[in-house]
Amino acid sequence: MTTKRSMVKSLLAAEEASSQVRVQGWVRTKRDSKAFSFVEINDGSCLANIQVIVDATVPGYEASILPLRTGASLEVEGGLVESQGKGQKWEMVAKSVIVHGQADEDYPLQKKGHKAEFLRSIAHLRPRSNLFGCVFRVRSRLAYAVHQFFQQRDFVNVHTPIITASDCEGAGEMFQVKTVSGESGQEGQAKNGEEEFFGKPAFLTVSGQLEGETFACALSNIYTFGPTFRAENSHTTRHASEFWMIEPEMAFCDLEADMSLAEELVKYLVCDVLENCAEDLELFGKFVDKGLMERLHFVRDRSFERVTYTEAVDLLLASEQKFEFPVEYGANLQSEHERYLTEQHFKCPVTVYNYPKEIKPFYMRLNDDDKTVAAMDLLVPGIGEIVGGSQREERLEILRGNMEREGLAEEEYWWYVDLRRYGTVPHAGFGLGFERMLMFVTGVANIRDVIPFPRVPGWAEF
RNA sequence: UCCUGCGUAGCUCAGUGGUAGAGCGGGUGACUGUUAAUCACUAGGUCGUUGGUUCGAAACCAACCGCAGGAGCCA
Repeated sequence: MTTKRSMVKSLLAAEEASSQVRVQGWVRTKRDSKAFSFVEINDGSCLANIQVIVDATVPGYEASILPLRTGASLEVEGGLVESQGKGQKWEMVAKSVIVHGQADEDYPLQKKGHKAEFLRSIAHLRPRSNLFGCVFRVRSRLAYAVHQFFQQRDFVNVHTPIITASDCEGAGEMFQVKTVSGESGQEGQAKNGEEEFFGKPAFLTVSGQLEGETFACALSNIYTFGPTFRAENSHTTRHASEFWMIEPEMAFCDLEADMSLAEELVKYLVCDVLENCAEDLELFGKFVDKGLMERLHFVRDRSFERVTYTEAVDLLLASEQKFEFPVEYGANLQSEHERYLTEQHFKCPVTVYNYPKEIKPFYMRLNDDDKTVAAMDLLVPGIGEIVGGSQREERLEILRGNMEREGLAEEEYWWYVDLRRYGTVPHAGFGLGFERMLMFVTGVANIRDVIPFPRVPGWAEF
C-alpha cells in the first residue's frame, strides 16, 4: 500500500513530525554533500519548496540522485522531521526516491532572476518559476473570488456566446470566424464556395454586454465571465488580443448603484486576495512592486473618490500639470490625464462619470441635461481604466435616434431594440478587465505576464 | 499605425575603430547540515541579417528582421 501523496504546502504547515509521507514534484535546486544531498522540491501548491535529505545509502543514489538537475521530476517517500538547519521548520528524510524524468542539461530556468521578456519565450516552463507560480495561483483565486462575489449576491452567471454575428456596438476591431479548406485546415485558406457557415459573417465576441442585457431583462441580476477578443493592433503593457472580462448587468438599476457595485467588487477582490494569497503577495511586494502592500491596504481601508467628467476636467485644468495632450471639455481623457487623477491628485481609485454623449457609444443613457450620458470609468493607480460601464438607454425612441446617428442598422439589432418594446426597464452594467485587476493586485506591470499563453499582435506561440 | 530604444555565449551583461570577455548556468573534480552553498579546472560565440564606409567594424552609416517601451483604441 503506497502512502498517500501530500502537497508541499500541507507538509510545511504540519503540526507534528510524521514517519511516512510522500511528495511528488520538480527539483528546484540540489546541493551535494559527501554522504548525502539536499534536494529542494516544489509542486506548485505554494511558493516555498520542501527540502529533502537524500542519504547516499538510499537505493539508486549514485545512479539517479547525484546526477539530478534543476527541473527533474521525482517522487519521494520518507519521514517528515524538524530541520536541523536554519531556514525551514520541516524537512524530509528520504527512504526511497523515484525519478520520473531527469531534466536535460539545457533546462533554461535558473535560480537567478530572468527578464520577463525571456520568460515569455518559454511560456511552457515559466509557471515553474517562483514569480509565475505566484501569478497563476493568484489568478485562480481571483477568478474564484469573482464568482463568489456575484453568487453571494444572487447574480446569475450567464455564458454569452464567443462566436457572434452582431458586429456589436463597434467596440473595436473584430476577428472574423471562417471555415478552412482541407482535412486539417493547415492551408488556412478560406473554404471554397460563397456560403457562410453561419449564414452570415461571424466574429469572435468583443463583449457579452448586449446578450447580457437580454438576460438581465429576465433574471434581473446577471454576470458574464469569459474570454473576449479584440483585433486592435495595440502594443502596450495593458492590451492583449485575447483577455477575460467580467460583465455584470442589473435590471432596475441606475448609474449610482452601478458605480457602487463596481467599487464594491474591486474592494472585495482586493480583500479576498489579501486574505487568501498572503505568501504570494509577499513575493510581489518584495520583488515586483515595493509599494504594492501599501496600495492594497489603502484600497481596502479607504473609500473611493467620485467625480463627474466636468469636475475632472476642471481639476486637470487647474492642476498646472504639463500634459503632452491638452485637456479640453468634450474630448476623451488621455491616459496621462487619468493617471494624474488617480495617482497624483487623489492617490486612490477614482470613478469618473457623466461623460459628454459625443464620445460615448449609442447604448449609453442620455442624462437630463441632454449633453452627457450616464457612463462611468473606474480608474486605479498604476493601471488607469480598470472598469468601464454605464446605465443603458432604455427609452426606445432615444435609442433609435442614437443608432441612426451612428449609422447602425436597426435590423441588425432588432432583438436588442425589442428589449425596449417589451417591458423596458432602467438597467446598468459594466465591464471589469480581469487581467487588469490581476495586474493591480499583483503589481505585475505587463498584461502578457498575467495570462498563461498571451496572444498579442504578432505573437500566438504555444 | 505612429514615435523612441535595444539585438554580443543557454541566461544577465561588459566591451565605442586594432581582431571576443565576466558572472550565472552546463561538464569534470574537491569540500561542506547545505539553503542564490563554496573552491579549482573546462567546454561553449557567423557579435540579429544584408549591404556600405575603412588598411582594419561587435563598434560608424543604411535598409530589413525581431523584441521592448510609449501613443491611439480600450478591459
